[in-house]
Amino acid sequence: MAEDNTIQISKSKPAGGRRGAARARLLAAGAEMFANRGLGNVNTNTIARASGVGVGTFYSHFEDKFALHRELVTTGLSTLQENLARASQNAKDRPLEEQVRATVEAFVDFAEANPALYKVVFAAGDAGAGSGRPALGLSTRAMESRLHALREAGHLDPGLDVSAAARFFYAGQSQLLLWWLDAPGAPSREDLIATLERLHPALACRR
Amino acid sequence: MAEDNTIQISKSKPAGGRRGAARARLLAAGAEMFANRGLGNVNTNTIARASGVGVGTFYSHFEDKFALHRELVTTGLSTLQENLARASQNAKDRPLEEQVRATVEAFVDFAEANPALYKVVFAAGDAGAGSGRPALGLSTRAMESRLHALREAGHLDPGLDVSAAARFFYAGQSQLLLWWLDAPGAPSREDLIATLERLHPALACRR
Amino acid sequence: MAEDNTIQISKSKPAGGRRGAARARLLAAGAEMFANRGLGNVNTNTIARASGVGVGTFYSHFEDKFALHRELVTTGLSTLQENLARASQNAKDRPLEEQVRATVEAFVDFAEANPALYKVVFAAGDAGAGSGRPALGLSTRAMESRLHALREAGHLDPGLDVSAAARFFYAGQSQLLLWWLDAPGAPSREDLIATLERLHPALACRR
Amino acid sequence: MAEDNTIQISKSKPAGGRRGAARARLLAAGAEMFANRGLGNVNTNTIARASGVGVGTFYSHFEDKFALHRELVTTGLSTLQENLARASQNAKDRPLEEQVRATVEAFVDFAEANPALYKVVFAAGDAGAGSGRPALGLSTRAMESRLHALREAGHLDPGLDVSAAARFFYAGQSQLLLWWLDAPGAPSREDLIATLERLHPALACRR
DNA sequence: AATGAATGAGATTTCATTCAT
DNA sequence: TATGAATGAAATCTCATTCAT
Repeated sequence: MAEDNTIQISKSKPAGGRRGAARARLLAAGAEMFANRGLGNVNTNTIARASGVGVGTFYSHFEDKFALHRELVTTGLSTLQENLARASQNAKDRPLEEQVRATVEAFVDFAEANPALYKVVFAAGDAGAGSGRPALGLSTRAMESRLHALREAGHLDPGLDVSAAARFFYAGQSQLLLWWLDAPGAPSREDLIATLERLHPALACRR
Repeated sequence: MAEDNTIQISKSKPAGGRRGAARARLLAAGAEMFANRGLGNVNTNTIARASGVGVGTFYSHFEDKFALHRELVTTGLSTLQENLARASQNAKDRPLEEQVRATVEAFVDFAEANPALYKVVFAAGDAGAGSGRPALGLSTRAMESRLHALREAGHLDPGLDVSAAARFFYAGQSQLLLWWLDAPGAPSREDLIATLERLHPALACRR
Repeated sequence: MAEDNTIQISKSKPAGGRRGAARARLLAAGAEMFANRGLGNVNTNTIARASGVGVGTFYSHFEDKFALHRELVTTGLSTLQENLARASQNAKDRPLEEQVRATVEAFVDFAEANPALYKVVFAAGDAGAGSGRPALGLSTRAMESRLHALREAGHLDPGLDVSAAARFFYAGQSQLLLWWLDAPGAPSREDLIATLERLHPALACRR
Repeated sequence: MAEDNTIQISKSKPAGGRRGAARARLLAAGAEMFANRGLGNVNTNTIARASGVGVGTFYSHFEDKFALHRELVTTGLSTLQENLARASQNAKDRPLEEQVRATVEAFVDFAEANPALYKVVFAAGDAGAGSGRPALGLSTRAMESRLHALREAGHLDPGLDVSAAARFFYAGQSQLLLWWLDAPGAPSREDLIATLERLHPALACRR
């Protein structure tokens, strides 16, 4: 079901010799450290040391730690977005339940395939509401249009605000997985997916 | 509907003379600044100045900025928790739909009554997944037991994992409100509440 | 042998009502804290609290912590000086050995009678060589003149520099006692006195 | 008589390129300032500026000013200890008087060769009697065993406590030199040495 | 007179960033 | 190009001292 989920953190520069390797190591170390300690508790020198390169090398690859962080988030987000789109596309002729399940599974796959990157992407970070840096997030576009289509077809409860429902679901899903990744006695993957599927707005019962 | 929602940030020490006033000003300024800029982009000097007190005064009230932040989160969380409990209690003899609506309304009321404090409480902060500070959060206890009760009564879809569903809903609801508080063209309060109500796990349709 | 050795830290103001009591408490607490932590690791607020008075009260009695410290050192030193003079005077008609023993005993008595004050007086403190505050110390005047008298009488080794010998003895004696006050398995008081007596310059053998 | 007395403050890291140089400058400036003003009246910024390096550089070499101070004391003490041991060794076949003179000379040589370091080592510092930092000091081990040997041979006054006598002498000697280094009209080096020699416990007359 | 909250100057310490090697 | 020592701006924090109550 889950296709190949190995995530290449950076797709842009497909690794030259040493230079590419250093960059990859920086991204990997950064993901690990941001995931464990949070953006504010990690510093460039530490990332460099953990990557086995000099501080100067860090700066030859990234403008600062925020650039590295942004790269991780952007890459993670677009990979995830693509995975969701692909899953959706593959299931587009199957019944609604299965379409929903396919995207939920793609989401869970992504989180399991690279937990560190997942945490970096979804730990809301220090970007307080208006910290300048615009909080990147999963686009709700695709889901909104799906819900709109259902509404047109009369299959969606008219009391639902499409935009709010989409945001609600993505937020709930991503935070739930954040908990799940670290929770020891958490539900099984199967139960988790079943729960998310049932709570998906597209399957909310009409009233 | 919404009872008195004025939130006293600190209930513990109900403001003695000057000392209590200074503390209250620090908490208020802290809430405002953390909400707007995030924990990592605020410093003690700035909070002190914004509160109209000296730096030293800051430190005579709080160990450091994290202590002030923690106090805000703790207070906010427990106030919210109480409000939810009260709403639940008041509605306990009405139909399920109305019970759900009551708690959702209490939640929204809280967010509207003091948006800054709300943002501080629910902006995930810099506490990377495992940064020591254990990502305080709303207790899902109450909601889980409500769902359990419904399950016993055969009114809950058996495919739902109670614990996951509760977390999912609280996460979705709190993040959605975070967006809603700042979004210009967002749905009306009524639509927002209607949507959250319909997506509440207790009302998920049985299948 | 040892007469009454209770030391009144401050002789100047013989305690009025509350005011005198507060002053006495400040001096006592200061002695204790300076002795245990050193001048640089004690602050006025702490002394005040330990004395059971307000910070403001501290400043109504002493200009700053150095003034309190100075008062302790001055008082301790002059009390000691007097004790030595009295012991010397009382023994002035006895043989040299007994005269020496009498002053050594007076010295040890002083240290034992109020160890905290003793430590404050003789812990060289933070007054690095040229820290402004002139390192107060025991006057060697009396001892120097005694040694001079011995020399005149031909009873002192001519190779001894009187001034250096006096300083040497007082330094050795005071530091040795500092160690002795805290050393668990240290020599008995008797052995200590016997040793100091034998090492006194006045009894150095002529060569 | 005095061999080469140039003291390298730090023997451990014999100065790599820039890094070693900065470290050496910090140690030298630190010694000078601690000697003149005392540990409590010197701050890291000042040491850095006096060394011609940035504040940050200070902290990249030493944890704090106490670490720099500790390094000075430790190095000074062990250098002195070695000098004393060497002097003792070289004189071991000569008469007792000459052995004593040799170690006294080594001690004085050390003080004269680097007065600043000497003052740092022997200025009792701010370490109040029990301030945690265990007041490093010259080991009396060597001297105690020499005195023990003399006692076995019946050449030492049995009334002397060996341990007390050793401490007494080192304390007296070191404090006397502290005074001598700065005293303008002090005795000549020769007289000083002669005096210390005569007051050495090993030469105390038997009674 | 006594109190202790408030103050802010100054010391400590961190860390992003530069730049000589 | 890679390195890591050096840097200093900026943040944290302490504590002697003041002053309204």
